[in-house]
Amino acid sequence: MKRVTIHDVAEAAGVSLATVDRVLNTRPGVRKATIEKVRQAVERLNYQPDVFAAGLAKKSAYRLHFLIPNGPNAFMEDLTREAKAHAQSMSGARMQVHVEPIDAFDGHRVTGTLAVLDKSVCDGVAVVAPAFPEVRAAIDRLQDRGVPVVTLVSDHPASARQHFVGINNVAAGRTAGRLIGRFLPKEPGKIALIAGSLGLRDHADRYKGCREVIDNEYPHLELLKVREGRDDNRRKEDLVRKLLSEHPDLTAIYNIGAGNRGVISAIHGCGPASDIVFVGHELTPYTREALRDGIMDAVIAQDPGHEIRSAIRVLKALCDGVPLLEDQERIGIDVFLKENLPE
Amino acid sequence: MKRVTIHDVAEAAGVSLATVDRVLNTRPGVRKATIEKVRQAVERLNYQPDVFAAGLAKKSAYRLHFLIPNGPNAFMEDLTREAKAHAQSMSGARMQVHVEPIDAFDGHRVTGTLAVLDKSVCDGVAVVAPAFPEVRAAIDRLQDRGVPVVTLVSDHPASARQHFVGINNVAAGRTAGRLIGRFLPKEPGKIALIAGSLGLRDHADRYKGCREVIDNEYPHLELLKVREGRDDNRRKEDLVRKLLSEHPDLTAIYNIGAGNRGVISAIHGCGPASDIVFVGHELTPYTREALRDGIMDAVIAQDPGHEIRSAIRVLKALCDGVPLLEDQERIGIDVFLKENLPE
DNA sequence: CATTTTTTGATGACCGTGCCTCATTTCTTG
DNA sequence: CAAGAAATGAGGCACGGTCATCAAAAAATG
Repeated sequence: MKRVTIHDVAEAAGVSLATVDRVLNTRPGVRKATIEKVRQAVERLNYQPDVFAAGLAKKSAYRLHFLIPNGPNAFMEDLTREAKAHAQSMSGARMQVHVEPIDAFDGHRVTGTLAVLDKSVCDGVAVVAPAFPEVRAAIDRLQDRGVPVVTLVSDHPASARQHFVGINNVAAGRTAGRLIGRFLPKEPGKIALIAGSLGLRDHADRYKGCREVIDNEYPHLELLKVREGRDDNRRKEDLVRKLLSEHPDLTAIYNIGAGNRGVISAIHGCGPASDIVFVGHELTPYTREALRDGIMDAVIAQDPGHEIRSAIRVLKALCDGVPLLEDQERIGIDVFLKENLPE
Repeated sequence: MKRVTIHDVAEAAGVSLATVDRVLNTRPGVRKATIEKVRQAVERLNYQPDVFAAGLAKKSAYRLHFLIPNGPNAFMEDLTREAKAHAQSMSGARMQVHVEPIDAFDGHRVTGTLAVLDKSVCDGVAVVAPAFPEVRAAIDRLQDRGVPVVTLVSDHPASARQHFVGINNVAAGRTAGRLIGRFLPKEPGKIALIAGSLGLRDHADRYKGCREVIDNEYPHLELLKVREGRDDNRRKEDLVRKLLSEHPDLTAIYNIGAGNRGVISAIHGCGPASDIVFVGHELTPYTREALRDGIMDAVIAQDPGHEIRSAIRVLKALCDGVPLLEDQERIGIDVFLKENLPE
């Protein structure tokens, strides 16, 4: 089975190589009728451009920048590690992936980082977007300068970003609500909610989803008002300690954001055989261990590796101007129990 | 930042291009000392071969064969569709993926299909391996002929296959057991188990996992003896109808294999507001709808797209003789509730 | 030291496409 | 119909490897 090349297409269409090239690369100076002839020949022969030859011929590389929060957050560390790993492995495929740590709590700093990016130094940007309005504006300006931007993990729906790589956090919250509702007995009970900050869009979304399910389908359960712990392990630990002593009849805890470590130690502290249902987010060494030990009952997660790969594919597609396969790029909401932990 | 080429390596190592080529492609006729010099230069410059140039230069394509059961099984149809889709999209990357439907219940036919494959027509095989001993033997012979084989979805651990692409079915069964145990109230209850056939390794594994969890952690629940329904929708429907009338106190159903459609219609038939917890496998239009409608409570699934892509990557790595990244190739056990359905 | 064998160097022909230039043909338009 | 514009053809170079061949140099051998 021989490979179909542009030569074959040219012959089949009865035109020259140059014309086929013009059509395939949408260069100007070809009559509509000729374009059609070539298109049909391509169709007829089922011509598939050879990615290797094409990649070799165009000297340009895709220069992608990934801006990911630093800070002591196991999930972000995973994300960073995955990004760096792919930077290595994709370098043979003409992909230059730069990973830049950002301070997610300093909007101006992030804005500054985005502001210096430019078509001359970078062909695409993926950013874990902090929820500041100035960041939105910086994304918009970057887009205006012709650099495609995708948001990663945390979205900025109102911005001009081309795409969001991440999960539907409302659905994730609903999933948490469902699990808690089903795991608890059909009796009155109190559920504690702990977030980093409801100012963060993803936390707010998860809260909303969880509330929907519990209120509508498990009305015997009471949602305590959300405590905000800034995703800091110590603060969260204190918070949970206080909650546990204030509400001896607490039946479930939903940790909406990061900082599971704090929650885990608080529960550890309160005795071994706790009946409390504890659901949180993201698979980290700590949440894995907590699942194994029975301290956590379920973890809702998103796969950082998938997200990085998806972001790279999407940015590449945006650079090439080809349409992307929406449903290959959908990131799943993973549910982990003790039993289905990977590895 | 310029690309490091073999020219640079040659210069840095103080040898000629030809020698670098000999070393990189492990061709004979190079002294050990020289090999070492080149290796170090590669290391020092962090040379990454350009996959595009390499792909273009070697005319050979990877010819892969995927043998997937036909028959009215929504999951296998998905798997086939994914394989065909990738056959299309990868053809520009010098991948020729042939998808051949097989009759999973006819061991001899499958054996015959494997027997005609050969290094001259195919560089790698992925097969959804039916559990017949003659199939195992055929896999071994194919391996002997130098064609790497991976098993897909359903494994043959005793065979010479190089790799298994699929989930750990014991863990999947444990996950099912856990979900059922947690979803049911802490009262005595009966759980019906329906399999295609316990002769199928994956079904037996799932059964084992489920039984472990229920027996050890939910001793108040009684597992009824497994009914085998050959993964046929009608038979399964009859089975479930009979079970429901024989055991009015049935509290849960675990469908270990395919044929969820039959189980669903049986439950539909028995009235709308059933309290029965129903857990099954694989995400199909039918199980999706059943989850939405509240007929199913959870679906345990594996992503056919991931599995196909993983199989392709693994076979390619085997052809190239490069080591594979074990943990990128691990297939997750997905848990779906109504709330976290994709799309 | 001469001879054979092993290693290394030099070179060139691809692989299929991108991209550019220059000449030639065809179409428009006054 | 002539002149100018638009469309097309012809061809070549580059990309970074793979693979093969032949000659030259170095090492091993007697």
